[in-house]
Amino acid sequence: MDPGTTPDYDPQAFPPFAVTVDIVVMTIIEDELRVLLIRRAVPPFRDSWALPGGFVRPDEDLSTAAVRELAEETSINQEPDHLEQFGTYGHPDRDPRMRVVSVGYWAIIPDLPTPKGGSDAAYAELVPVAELEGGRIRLAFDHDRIVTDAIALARSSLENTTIATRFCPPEFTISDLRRVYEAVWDSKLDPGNFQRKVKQTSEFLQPLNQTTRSGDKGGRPAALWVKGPAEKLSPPLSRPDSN
Amino acid sequence: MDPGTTPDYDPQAFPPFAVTVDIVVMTIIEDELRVLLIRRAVPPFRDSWALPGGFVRPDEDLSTAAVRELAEETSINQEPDHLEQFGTYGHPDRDPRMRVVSVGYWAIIPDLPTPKGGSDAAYAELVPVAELEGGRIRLAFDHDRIVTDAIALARSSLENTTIATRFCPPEFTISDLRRVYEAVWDSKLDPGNFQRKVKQTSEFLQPLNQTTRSGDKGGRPAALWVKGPAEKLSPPLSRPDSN
DNA sequence: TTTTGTATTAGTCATAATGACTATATCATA
DNA sequence: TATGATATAGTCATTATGACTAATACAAAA
Repeated sequence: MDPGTTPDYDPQAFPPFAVTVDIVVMTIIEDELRVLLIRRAVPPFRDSWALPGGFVRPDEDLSTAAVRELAEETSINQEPDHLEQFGTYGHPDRDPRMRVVSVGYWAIIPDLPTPKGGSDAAYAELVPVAELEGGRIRLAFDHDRIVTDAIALARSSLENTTIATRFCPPEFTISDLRRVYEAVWDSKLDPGNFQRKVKQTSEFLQPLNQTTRSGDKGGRPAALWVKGPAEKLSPPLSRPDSN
Repeated sequence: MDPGTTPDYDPQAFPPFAVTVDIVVMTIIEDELRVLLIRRAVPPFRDSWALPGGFVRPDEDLSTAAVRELAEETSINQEPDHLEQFGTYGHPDRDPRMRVVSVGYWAIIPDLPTPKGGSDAAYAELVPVAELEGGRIRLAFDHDRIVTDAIALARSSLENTTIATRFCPPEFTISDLRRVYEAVWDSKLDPGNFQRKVKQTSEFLQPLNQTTRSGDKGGRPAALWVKGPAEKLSPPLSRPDSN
């Protein structure tokens, strides 16, 4: 930004923009990666699905606006475990009413309370990303593009960071973590190799010295772990096919 | 973005923001990574160094504004080889005069013509990033933070993508490419291992079947290469120490 | 109680990639 | 012709990986 570089420019005469935030909230339900969408109540794109979001207030930081809008529009009272800015969208025609620049945030919520739509939103729902990627659900404005970018970031982040733990509750098994990878990447991973990899990456996981009871279908009880301090994975946990 | 979700909201009554772009232009001169800065001619931060940038026009896309401002403020007539959005900065106090949201772009220029400052800018100069990281040069507004983020992105991108070729002229040697890595990462790389790595990554480089003459200090002539179609490096070219 | 099924966890093995290092090739220049 | 410099090829031990087998520990069925 650099208003004021030109000496004879009136700093008050800037072209006014609306600035908004849009939040792509991801969670995993039934081993499926899902995104939180709301049903629009007013034109344009009335009755279409759209991302939760809204205007940034005059004295509010961008990330603060994202947290606030999330709470207002979706009755999510818990703070997201992860909130990361990933892109800004400002094409002149992206909103038919006026010039709007929107900042996209990626949020992860480990175990989402049943969303019902807050005061602002008519209706909120967790939609499987497969519905969006298959083209069976189309979103308002340029939100398809925004979600596509967020999904790409999520898939890439799982390769290079330990962010996958944010999808899990505080205590989890290595198989829980593997199912996060499988849901986000939409591919199966070898359980043994996955276990070896996350264990040899120091600080990724910390042992709890407890085990779960067996699951519904039996099986050996699994050890419980908590997230470790490591943020980066190097070498990365490479995604099948993606080479 | 979602103005209009709330039924009784007046879509014209949005809080007005100024939207700007700031461009972090990187190039390598004398085996040093450098960033293009301009000297501010007016308050606030008069005579301080700042990033080139300016207001987005009412009917202009964000990336278009970045290219335009770059040309206007720095007399760079060539299009940058790479222009990538990397972050948006919107803290309420980041500009003392008004509420400004700025979108940061990372640009790479392989061989920069001598910058002199265009009509808008008093003075433009290519400053070594070591001067900024050492704290010997401080920038106006929150531009230190913006440059720091851009440098982090550049260092990370060299690990995982083939973007380093954008710092090179169309035809280059593997040692030229290695010196790009050494300049951006500020660390020495083994010439033999580097050569093996970039050669075995298919599509990274394409051979030209020509050689250069020896350099100033003699040495065996090097083969010439051009950038290949590959964009991603997997496995990555891992950075020393950074583990 | 024994068997079966299932998931977790450990281990094997061939292959690939890496870091550190040595050797050779090919030029300019002393 | 010798020397210095750089590019390029090759060696070798170590580590990481993918594919696979085996052992472990539970629930539930027989």
